[in-house]
Amino acid sequence: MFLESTAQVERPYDLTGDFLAGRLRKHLDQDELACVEGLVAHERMLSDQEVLARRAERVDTASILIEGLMFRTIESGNQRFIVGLHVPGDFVDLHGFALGRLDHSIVSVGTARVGVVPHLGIERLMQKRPSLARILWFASLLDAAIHRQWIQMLEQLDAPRRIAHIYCELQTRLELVGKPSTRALRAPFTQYDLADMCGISAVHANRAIGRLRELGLAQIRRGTLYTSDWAALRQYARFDSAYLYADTPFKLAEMRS
Amino acid sequence: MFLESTAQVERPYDLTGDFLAGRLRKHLDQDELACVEGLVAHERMLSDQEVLARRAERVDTASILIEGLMFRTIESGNQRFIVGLHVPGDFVDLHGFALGRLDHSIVSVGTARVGVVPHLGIERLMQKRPSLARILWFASLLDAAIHRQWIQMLEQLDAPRRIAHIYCELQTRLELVGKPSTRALRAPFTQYDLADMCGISAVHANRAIGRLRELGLAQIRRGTLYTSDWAALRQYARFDSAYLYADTPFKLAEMRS
DNA sequence: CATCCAAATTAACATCAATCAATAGACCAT
DNA sequence: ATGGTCTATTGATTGATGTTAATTTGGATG
Repeated sequence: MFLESTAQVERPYDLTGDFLAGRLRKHLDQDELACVEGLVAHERMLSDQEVLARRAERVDTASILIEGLMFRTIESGNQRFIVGLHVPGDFVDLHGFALGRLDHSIVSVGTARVGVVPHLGIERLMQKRPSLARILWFASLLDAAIHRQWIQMLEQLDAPRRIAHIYCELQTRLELVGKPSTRALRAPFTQYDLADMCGISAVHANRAIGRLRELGLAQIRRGTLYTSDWAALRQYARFDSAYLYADTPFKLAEMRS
Repeated sequence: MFLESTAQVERPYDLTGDFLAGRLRKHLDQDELACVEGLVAHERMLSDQEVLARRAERVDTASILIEGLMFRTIESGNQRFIVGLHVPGDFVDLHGFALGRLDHSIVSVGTARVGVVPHLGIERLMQKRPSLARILWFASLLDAAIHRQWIQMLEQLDAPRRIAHIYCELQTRLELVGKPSTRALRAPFTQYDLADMCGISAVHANRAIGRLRELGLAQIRRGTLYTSDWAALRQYARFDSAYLYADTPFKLAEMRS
């Protein structure tokens, strides 16, 4: 069985050393990369479930996730809804810069480390280097594409497939920022977290996880998913990574000319 | 009863005369507005259900919706999923400019009119006026915020509330581009369209519509919603327009300085 | 080791929604 | 008007999911 080996995957993903701008960094030249990294005023550690920025709050800094995972959440009544998930390299609250306030909260899942970027610094750098504005725009467009896929997932898939889809997306996004593909995927979600991402009850999330186990597709235990066959899991979840634009050079080269 | 008067609302919304840049136009000065309007190479009429741009297609023009409504759709298997809705003034396929190809299709709902904008023109104008890049970025961020609200709607609401929410959002977005608030809202959706937006079956959409009628909240017939009490409908759908950032000046003034 | 607590699991029952099938209504082309 | 087609409506049945409650498990702590 592939269940025995838990220990070797407990290391959180991080982009330290080459850590900023995530997906986009391969499209930045040395100078641009230095500029973006220079924006970070300081780093901040977050413990589990810590709120980095709260919905409706006016903000004057943005943050880049460096290590760990974060949720975008909306509270309504006494319920919490998770509307997005972020991996290292993602700008987690960039919309606060342009829109002035947040339409949702940003919360850590497990411990996380972020780079704090004052809006003023972004502002200055955008004046100096207009190409940076495009980079930020691309990042926002990618977020939107991921949101659309979540919408389709919620419209199309039943509970077990939604859960499978979330893990497939996470795995792929982590690969895109350097995580090697392994049979185990560490992601410190509780079943309540999964339920809130899928729009189902926690009890049903539990049943859905049981279903994935039953089908031999994946085992999810204590914050880690184990699978011996990612391809089968992706097929089951009808996961197609096209929406992540992994192959796309974002026209940066042409644009810069 | 408020049901008798169908005829007076059949006029489609349009922004002709002051037609471009939609939500953002109030934040543009005369010169900028002229620049954006100057981007439109020509107009194009679309009949019902016409595909303006197809998923996975490489594109070299973008389009601004001038009159009518459009869907963002994803086909999967032989099913169609609607992941977004657009009103006049919206850039419907702007992401194609930056990302090179589309992750979904753009389809008219009823007849529509769009302004076609060559990517090359956007490119040139962005070089000349960096402030335009921000305007396009803001538009993308608004789209993302709307996507997130759809995600929450799908996670939180049952079928009748989802349908109510969609109409509330549509009404509010149309108000933001100049439509007066009336008891009747013309929107040429079939019950299949509503089903595909809500992630439910057409039969169930029909029952959900029946439920809204039963509750005295709204009547939906032949492409028009009638309600005598928008506030009640909004409350039922738990609709809160904050995510549309109607009050937000987008920091354009400060940024331009 | 004993205790505690959050998370996970299971069962029973109620509700929501999908599917299949049949019918009725509206609109269109001839 | 006639027939055809798309849309809307309704009923019956099955499956998916929510709710509540009780129980178990695993990990943390003293």
